[in-house]
Amino acid sequence: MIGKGMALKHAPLERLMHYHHFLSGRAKEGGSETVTSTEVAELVHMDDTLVRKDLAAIGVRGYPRVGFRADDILKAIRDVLGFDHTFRAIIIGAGRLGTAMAHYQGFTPFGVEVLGLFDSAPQKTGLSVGRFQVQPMAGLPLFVRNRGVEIAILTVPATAAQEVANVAVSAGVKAIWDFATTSLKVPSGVLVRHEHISVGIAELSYYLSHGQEA
Amino acid sequence: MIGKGMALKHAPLERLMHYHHFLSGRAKEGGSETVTSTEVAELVHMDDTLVRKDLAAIGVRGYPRVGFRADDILKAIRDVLGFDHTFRAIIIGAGRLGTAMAHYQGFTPFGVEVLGLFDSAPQKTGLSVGRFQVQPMAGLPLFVRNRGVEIAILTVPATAAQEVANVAVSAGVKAIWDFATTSLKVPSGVLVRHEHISVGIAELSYYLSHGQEA
DNA sequence: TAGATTGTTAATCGATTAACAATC
DNA sequence: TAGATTGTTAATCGATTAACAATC
Repeated sequence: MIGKGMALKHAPLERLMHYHHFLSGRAKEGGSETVTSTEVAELVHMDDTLVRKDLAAIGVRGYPRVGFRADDILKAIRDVLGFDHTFRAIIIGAGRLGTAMAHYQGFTPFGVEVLGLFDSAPQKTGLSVGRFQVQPMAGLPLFVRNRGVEIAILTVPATAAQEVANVAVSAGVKAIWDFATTSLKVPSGVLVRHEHISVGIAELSYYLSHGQEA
Repeated sequence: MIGKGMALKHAPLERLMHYHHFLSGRAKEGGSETVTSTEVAELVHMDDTLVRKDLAAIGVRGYPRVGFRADDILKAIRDVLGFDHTFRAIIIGAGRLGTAMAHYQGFTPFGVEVLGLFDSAPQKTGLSVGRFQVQPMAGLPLFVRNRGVEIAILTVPATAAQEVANVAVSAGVKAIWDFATTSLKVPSGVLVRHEHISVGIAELSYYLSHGQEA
């Protein structure tokens, strides 16, 4: 059972997302309303006991001889991960990646709502990017406070990342999603999630160097 | 010691990248030529024994009372991960994300060289994107074979991902770096690395829902 | 009921940490 | 030499898997 302060680690969290992805796909296709742990396990290439453990951990109960209701699983995952809350976000950095993010439609199903796009370059202020107009950094603190922004998505160059993060944090942002290749220093209580593209490169490169015979 | 078929798991690989990142940063700043395992450990918030284990595993030897030569570590990591080979890649999907990728400068230090950009939309053929001209999918198989392309970077919509992956694989690509939210089916022997943005969202959302008191 | 599947306890496995001898 | 740091063996910890009783 998940208590308030309970810490779901990265790996189980990733598994839950995996279950969620497959089950919501299945639901769309009008599959059966119940699944067994074995079915889920096969879907995601895992042991069925681990599936049951994960589901037990988030409070889903199954029915012997029947399995689990797919809806129960989806609901429990959405509850635990907070997808039915709405969290407000801003994107900082209106470069190519920031622009791609500003157009991305995939946040809303997970309850993340992007409210604004900021950039430090004066010549970008006012430009239209998707449904946003680029705002200057000077307006950020007020915007964050007034709109209750909790997440800053950083798509700035590595050299600017720390400075921008500082501004965002002192404005009251609670989590930073960093796409730059740096390590940010933030006060405790602020989450930094690093999207380290270089780890992806490393994995590909390592596999191509050694892994192919495996 | 790392043998030919040795399988470095995801976690150690991520740690090696972490060491690499810090040590190459340190080198640029003209820091000391040696580091102790304790220093590295502090840098990346880990136990010093684990650092020594990781380094031993990739064949780096240290000097009692002195530490490790930073260069030795960097070289060993680059060797093991294959950064000094050159792997040829193409980007498939010239949308906003593909465009951002096409402009990205960060691949070369890790030995990944992007050679071309492809898109299935006829009206995009010939467009200039950074140093590339968008090529039609029809030309992909020949291009992959002639240029020895090993990596396909997929920045296409989820609905197109499987089909595009099939084309790339049958053309001879050995690894797929997938930025779409799907699960690809590929023949064994082909690596798929998924860059699942939704796991990032999940982590942020989970933390904002529960984690803050921790 | 018999049988399939859950839920849970016990066993295993692997990864991390602690302890300490070897080394320079 | 004394002392700092490596390298490695042993202990611990946590996560995964196996076994099986409980349930419908």
